[in-house]
Amino acid sequence: MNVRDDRREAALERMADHLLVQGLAGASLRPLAAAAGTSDRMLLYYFKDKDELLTATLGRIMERLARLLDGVGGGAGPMPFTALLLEIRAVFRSPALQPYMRLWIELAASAARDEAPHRAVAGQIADGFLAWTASRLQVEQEAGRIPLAALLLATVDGLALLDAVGRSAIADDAAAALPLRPASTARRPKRPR
Amino acid sequence: MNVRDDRREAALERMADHLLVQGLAGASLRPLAAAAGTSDRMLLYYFKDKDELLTATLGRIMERLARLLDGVGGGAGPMPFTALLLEIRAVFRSPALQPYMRLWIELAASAARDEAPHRAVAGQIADGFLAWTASRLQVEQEAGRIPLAALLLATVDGLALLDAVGRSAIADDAAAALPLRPASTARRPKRPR
DNA sequence: CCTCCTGCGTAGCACTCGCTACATAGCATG
DNA sequence: CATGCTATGTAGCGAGTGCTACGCAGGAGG
Repeated sequence: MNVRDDRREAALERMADHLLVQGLAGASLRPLAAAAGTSDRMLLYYFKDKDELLTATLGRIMERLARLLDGVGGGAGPMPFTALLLEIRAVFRSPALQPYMRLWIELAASAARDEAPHRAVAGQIADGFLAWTASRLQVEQEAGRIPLAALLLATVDGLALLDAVGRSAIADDAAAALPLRPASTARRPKRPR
Repeated sequence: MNVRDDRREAALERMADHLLVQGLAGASLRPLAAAAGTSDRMLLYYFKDKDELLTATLGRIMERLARLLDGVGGGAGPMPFTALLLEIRAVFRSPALQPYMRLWIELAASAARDEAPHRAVAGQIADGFLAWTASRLQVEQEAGRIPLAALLLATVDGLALLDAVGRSAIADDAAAALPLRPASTARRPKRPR
């Protein structure tokens, strides 16, 4: 009965592996089918569309990432801004998590242009990251938690982007300039123009 | 004699326009040729390769960006970290400069995977950004100029990435959390201040 | 006048893309 | 046994990809 669902499930796992290694460039039907040990014909039998297929596969990857992140800084409890940031950066530079970061950047680039499904998925990922970051962050006033987590997220992403273009040296410099603790946010100055 | 070079030059300009609008996805020969008012055949006559063509076009785009940035914060002299960051972010969100940011992210994503020519070009762009940022930054100790500029660059990129995935709200939150002035960098062991 | 190089158009190759039409083998149910 | 559904293979379409082969016009040099 669920012969079909079982096979679909198996294909999903293998395709997630494949996407993580090959990136969105390897996301055409025939290579994906080869990686899943089936044919493009069958993929479109399991999924109605390439879009549906891709969304499902990216969703699977998100689940994996969430599970992996659960193990990070788990015992340590909440950490202050800079310490948490450096830890996250270190984690995402490890071979196990690097593919996720690369895929995330690819997804962001593609989200900046087309509409579905990348934009939606990418947005969800950002939200997930933010929530996860906020939950690990040690903060003085609770009101500043989300903004501070957002800043942390942005900074991590920026560092990853510099890594991606082969300028880890710049990223390291940037990490060295991190404030030991982020000034309390208060209100922001108006910009000149 | 320069008939060829003139035409090549003209094609370069038109292709730069095209790339900025369409992104790397529009970077195949026939669309580029159409944008340049010629044929793919001719593009490969002007340039030996698609790689050479792309590198040249991206180079042209970099020159344009550099010229555009010269006009930014020109009269204002050096600015402190947060003010400069907010100004740069505002500038890159303007319609005129947004395409550059999007292309930059696309370039970074592609650089994270393939080798030439994107990786090389993307690296140069990062270096250029860093130098430009450093030149506008007002710092307390000269030694901290490069690291602080690097941090600013990373943060701007991170904010842009969040914008790209349609999470400008998160980016705005992050901007609100920026320290009014960045703690002096020093070394990182204990907590000063 | 004849030849040769420059500039360029036409056609095409061999490939990949997402997707579909068609056929079929096996099994379940009437 | 007949019917019909499930699962899957084969083949192909129409569009796009980078790139090349070939040939033709026209002007420059002999």
